[in-house]
Amino acid sequence: MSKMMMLMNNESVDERAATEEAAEEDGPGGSRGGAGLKKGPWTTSEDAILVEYVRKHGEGNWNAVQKNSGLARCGKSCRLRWANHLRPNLKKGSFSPDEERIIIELHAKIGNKWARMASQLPGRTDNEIKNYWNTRMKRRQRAGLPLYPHDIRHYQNDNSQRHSTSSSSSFSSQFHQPKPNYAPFHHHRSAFHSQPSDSAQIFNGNNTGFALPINSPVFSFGSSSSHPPMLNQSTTHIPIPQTTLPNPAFQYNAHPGGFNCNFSNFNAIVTGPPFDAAVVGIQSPLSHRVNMVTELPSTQTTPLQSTTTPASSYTNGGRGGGGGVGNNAEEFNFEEYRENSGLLDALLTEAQALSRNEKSKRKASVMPATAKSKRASSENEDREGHTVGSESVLKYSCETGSTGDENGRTENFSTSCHSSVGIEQKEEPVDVNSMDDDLISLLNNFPTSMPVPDWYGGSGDRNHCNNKKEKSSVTSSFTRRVDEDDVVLEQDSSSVPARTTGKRERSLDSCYWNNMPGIC
DNA sequence: AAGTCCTACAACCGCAGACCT
DNA sequence: TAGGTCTGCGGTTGTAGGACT
Repeated sequence: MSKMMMLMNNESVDERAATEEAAEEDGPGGSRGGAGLKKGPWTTSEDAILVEYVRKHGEGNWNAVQKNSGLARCGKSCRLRWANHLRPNLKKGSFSPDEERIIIELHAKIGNKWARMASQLPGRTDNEIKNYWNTRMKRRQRAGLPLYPHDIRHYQNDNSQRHSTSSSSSFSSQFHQPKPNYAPFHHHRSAFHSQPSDSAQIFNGNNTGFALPINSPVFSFGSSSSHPPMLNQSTTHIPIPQTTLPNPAFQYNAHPGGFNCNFSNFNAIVTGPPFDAAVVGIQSPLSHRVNMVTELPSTQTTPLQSTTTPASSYTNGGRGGGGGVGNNAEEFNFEEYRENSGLLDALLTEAQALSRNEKSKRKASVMPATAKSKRASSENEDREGHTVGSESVLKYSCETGSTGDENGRTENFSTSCHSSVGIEQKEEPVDVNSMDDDLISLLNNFPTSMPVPDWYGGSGDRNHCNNKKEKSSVTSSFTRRVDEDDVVLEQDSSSVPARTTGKRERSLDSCYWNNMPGIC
């Protein structure tokens, strides 16, 4: 509690609010909703009320806060305030380079899934990450830089297609919707823990160390610097049902380029019907890319869109047709796209139009010589700079085994492949089949639900919150099981207190006061 | 010094899924 | 099974403060 109050007192918003408190409390300054609910910045007293309420009653049932505590805030507001500001273990301050790297790479993989990203960044909130990303995106757009460092842009492209703007659930639904025999799509409930093994690196950083034991889905974020170890607190033995594909191993070693994915020892067991790539939004690599361009979320722009530099910089060649990204690691090889589909011409036109519009909007003053160019140049060596020029190559290998009858689809799966996706890939003709497999393998096995921060869940007294179902993959220990068509994790009963019944169980917001790590 | 622009942050809103009755 | 409620998520907006012109 004292920590909490200290945290609160350190928040600028509360400082600001405190000054307004007297005047605002129920006064004209505090806007109130139609139901007499207050809106706007929270005051310290409101925070205190909320903190006290949560301390007593736990998280969840946010709508009851208003009723029971007299707080004139709607449940959503309370939840938001708690999650983003009041809950323990929140990390304040700017993102570390490692965190930034994680965000970039996660975004490249899962798109605007801020909550999932947040689950990978202890102490960070989805809102924080979202704000960071949006700011970064604008900055890079302004600087004419692609959103992603070259070493991760490929999967960004491929995945971003599935990130819909209009529907927040479209992406996840593709992965979450029950698909009998497509258990790989539900690996988000896998357990994550580190486990050394031989591994191929998907993001070829300077470090690895993360591992995917055969048939053991592993998602582990190791920490080498500022990050507290994540998700390593549980060691889980996970028997993999034969109806599932194993997850790849992911481990983030908090170094630039340290996001590694182990696809080696990848023994896929496919017993289901022929894999339908469309299920996960996979199409041929070419069409996939095209779709990516056209279906990007509003806030997630492609390199084409993300640059306000002349589109021609992508089209005319600076880098000579298909010769790879060349020396400028941030450059985008449009020729590669252009060659792949006639639709790309249209995209080019669109991109150019966008570029022109953007330019006209900003007129000539967009990049005035001095300050802006200074800013722009700093962009080029901004915080992602450490990734530029690295040897990072999206690379993985997979060897899939198969059982059961497999037709064409499985044939691909059973093909041992070693792919290199990234800069180096451009130096070779793209093997469409291989790429398809690679993509499918990656996409199939990328955990679609990240584990939640370690302070969620866990053991402890049960006075607190309504725990949710196992959205969380953290906590003591789990036993993997197949629940119908989904893979879920069950906490060992020995380590988990009985749950309250009759109440919806929650996880992400669940916490134990007795089990909360210290505030950073 | 004043005005403008940009960034970071906080909060709200709408939608969708899960759960309850 | 349908409707209602609760919650989480992602998009968007508002604003304070700093940087820059």
